[in-house]
Amino acid sequence: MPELPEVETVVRGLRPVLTGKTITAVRVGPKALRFPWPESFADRLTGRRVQALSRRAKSVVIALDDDQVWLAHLGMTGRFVAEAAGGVHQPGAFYDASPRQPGHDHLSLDLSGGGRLIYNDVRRFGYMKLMAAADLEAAFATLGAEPLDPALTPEALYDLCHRKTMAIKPVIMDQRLLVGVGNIYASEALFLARIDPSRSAQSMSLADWRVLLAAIQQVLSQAIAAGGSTLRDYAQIDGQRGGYQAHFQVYDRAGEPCPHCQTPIQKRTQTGRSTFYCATCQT
DNA sequence: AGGCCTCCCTGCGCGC
DNA sequence: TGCGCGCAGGGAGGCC
Repeated sequence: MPELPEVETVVRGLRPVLTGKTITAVRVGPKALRFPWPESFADRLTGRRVQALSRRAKSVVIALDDDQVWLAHLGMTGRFVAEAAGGVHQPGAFYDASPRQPGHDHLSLDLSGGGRLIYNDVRRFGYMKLMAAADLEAAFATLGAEPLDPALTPEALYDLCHRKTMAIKPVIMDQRLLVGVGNIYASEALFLARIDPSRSAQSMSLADWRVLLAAIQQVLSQAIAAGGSTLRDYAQIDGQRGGYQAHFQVYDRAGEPCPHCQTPIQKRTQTGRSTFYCATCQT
């Protein structure tokens, strides 16, 4: 599920819950996530104080007080659920407000002050890593640019991509080139930029990249401001769900009229993922 | 090497 | 109603 805006929303929500807290107890469930749990995961977290939280690509990065870094990737269905002392749900932090299924809780942390943090993941495509802070750079070495980094230029993306025959949509979802853009925001950004998702990356001029990067940045920024997108069960919510799904122009809107020209939105498959677009507006 | 496909896992909605 | 199929926001590995 979570793309950059959702992970950013999670990090911002977790920050006040975790920062400065000591992890007093850790319970790890019997099932592995995408990868086996890190060696001695519970022991290595227990007693640690959380110093800071940040995001890199679609990963949550949690810095601990012993120069270890806990890295959490939420996969498709991973979610953190925070409970304040007394079991009251801590609102406002999470992109997926559908009722959590406790049978899919895989990790529970007790925090100083009486709070609790739970990791829940139905499909178990998420994963956790625990490493020395010094190894973080190497762990992220294959990741591409952060789309909201002010230092990122259209020229850099043009240079990386202007020989690629692959279609532009899978290119902007390739985390080795540009991070954080997933299936929803790729379709939305290409619609905003009026670029056909099937165009080859090598057909993109520098001017096209200027338009597309600006569109990606606009879509991601607005989605962060809305608290991300919440797709499932968002009718029965606690009022803290993400709100960007209401702004989707094309995603999951096949057959509905294009907001610009009224032509029905098309759906097609690219590299195994659904793409939504307007065949009239996007060229 | 680049690019595409399959698979990991569970749940849900749809059509028959 | 019940069942089987396809599909779901990610990404690694393998194949051509």
